[in-house]
Amino acid sequence: MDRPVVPLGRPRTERADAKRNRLRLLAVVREMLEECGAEHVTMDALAERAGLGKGTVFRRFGSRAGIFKALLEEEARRFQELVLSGPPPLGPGAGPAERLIAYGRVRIGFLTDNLAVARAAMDRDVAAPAVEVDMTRLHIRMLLGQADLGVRDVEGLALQLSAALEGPLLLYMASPQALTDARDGGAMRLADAWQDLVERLFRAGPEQPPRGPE
Amino acid sequence: MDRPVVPLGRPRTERADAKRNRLRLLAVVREMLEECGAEHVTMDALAERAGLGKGTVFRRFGSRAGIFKALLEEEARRFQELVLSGPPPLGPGAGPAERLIAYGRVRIGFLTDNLAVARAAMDRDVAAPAVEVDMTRLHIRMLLGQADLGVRDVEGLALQLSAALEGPLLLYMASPQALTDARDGGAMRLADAWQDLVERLFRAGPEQPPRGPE
DNA sequence: CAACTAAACGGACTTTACCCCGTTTATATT
DNA sequence: AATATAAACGGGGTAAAGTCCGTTTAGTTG
Repeated sequence: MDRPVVPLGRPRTERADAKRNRLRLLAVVREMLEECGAEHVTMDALAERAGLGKGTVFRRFGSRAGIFKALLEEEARRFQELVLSGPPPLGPGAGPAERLIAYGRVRIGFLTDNLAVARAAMDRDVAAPAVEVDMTRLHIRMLLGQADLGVRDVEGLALQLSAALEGPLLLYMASPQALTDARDGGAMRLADAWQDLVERLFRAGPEQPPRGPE
Repeated sequence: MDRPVVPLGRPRTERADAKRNRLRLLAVVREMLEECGAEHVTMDALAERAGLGKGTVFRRFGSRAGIFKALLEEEARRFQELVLSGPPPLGPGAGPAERLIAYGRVRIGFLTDNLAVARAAMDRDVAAPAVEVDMTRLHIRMLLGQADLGVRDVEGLALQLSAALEGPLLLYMASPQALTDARDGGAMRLADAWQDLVERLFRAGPEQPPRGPE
């Protein structure tokens, strides 16, 4: 009678065939991604090429966007490991300011490197960034806690900062030309702007930096 | 021989029937928008209810998102008039700082008021914000020019500021819960954050505020 | 007013994401 | 090993966006 206490939620163990098919689908989608672009990956073709039914594909990933989200999350797991236990300045060992700057820099690099996949992951499901923003917010909050700035509302400040990082990044992903300087065609230096923001925040000391929510 | 010098671009004059149908479609879509939500407006239903063919709908607006974009632009025209010649602090008459703050506040209000339509306008065409961002950037640049801060790179600063305004706003529209405080469920005060940013910029004086692109 | 032309129109057709549900299968239990 | 069952599977079906191209029509010119 050692039933799990929690009856809700999906089954804890993934069936062997389900796992095999999930990995197979991810592998095939990566193949197709290289051959043609993300926009030419259709679910029919994916299913056929993986030797599976369409129904299986959707049961696994819920939607077309879901597949690309899964692809992205695989990468994101690696990123998160680096953040939590990799070498400084991204990982532990550096000061909070350096780690904040490094976090933004690497996250921006990560998403711009995977621009096509990230865009496909948003398709028809613009709510996608929610979970990623939350990851960013939690990490920022942790670092702010360590920094011990004299800020009353750490939670609120973390939210502000994550919006300042993820917002322009989302805008850039949505339409890179929107953040392109008309004069020289150079893309805005998101990472530099982020670094500057963090440095000013830490320089300012215990007054009131980016205002927290009321 | 008074041919227009520019042979490119679409014909300058809209045919009478085309105009009639365009207005009719916009009216019908507004109706349907109230009855059911934006997500239940289908192009087939729209065409039928307007007594027109589907081809006509797409010829006019290019895509489903295009219709909602047109709807939004109609409102945006009114907004722009207020900006250019309305009463202060949004319109001329107030100082650059007040006008910048007012601009952000009203733009945020405008988009959150029309959240459903704005989301529909992004569907399948996340590049939508590009044109709006450009409007924001130009206006900010104009006000910065008047302010005569001691900034070397006004163009770059304007780009940074428009990203700081439009980025988080886009993020909020994409997934409001991403910018929601987990403790009290209150949405982040975008407008307050914007006001704070502008005030700090003007307080800082002629040193180096939000860094411009290299 | 008649001929002409470029634009607008209509609606069948195609494509593709996503749903449904009868069938199969992995896994736990005895 | 036999049984039970919850999960996974398959692929035909549906809905809705977007395309194509033959037909109609507004506006222009002589």
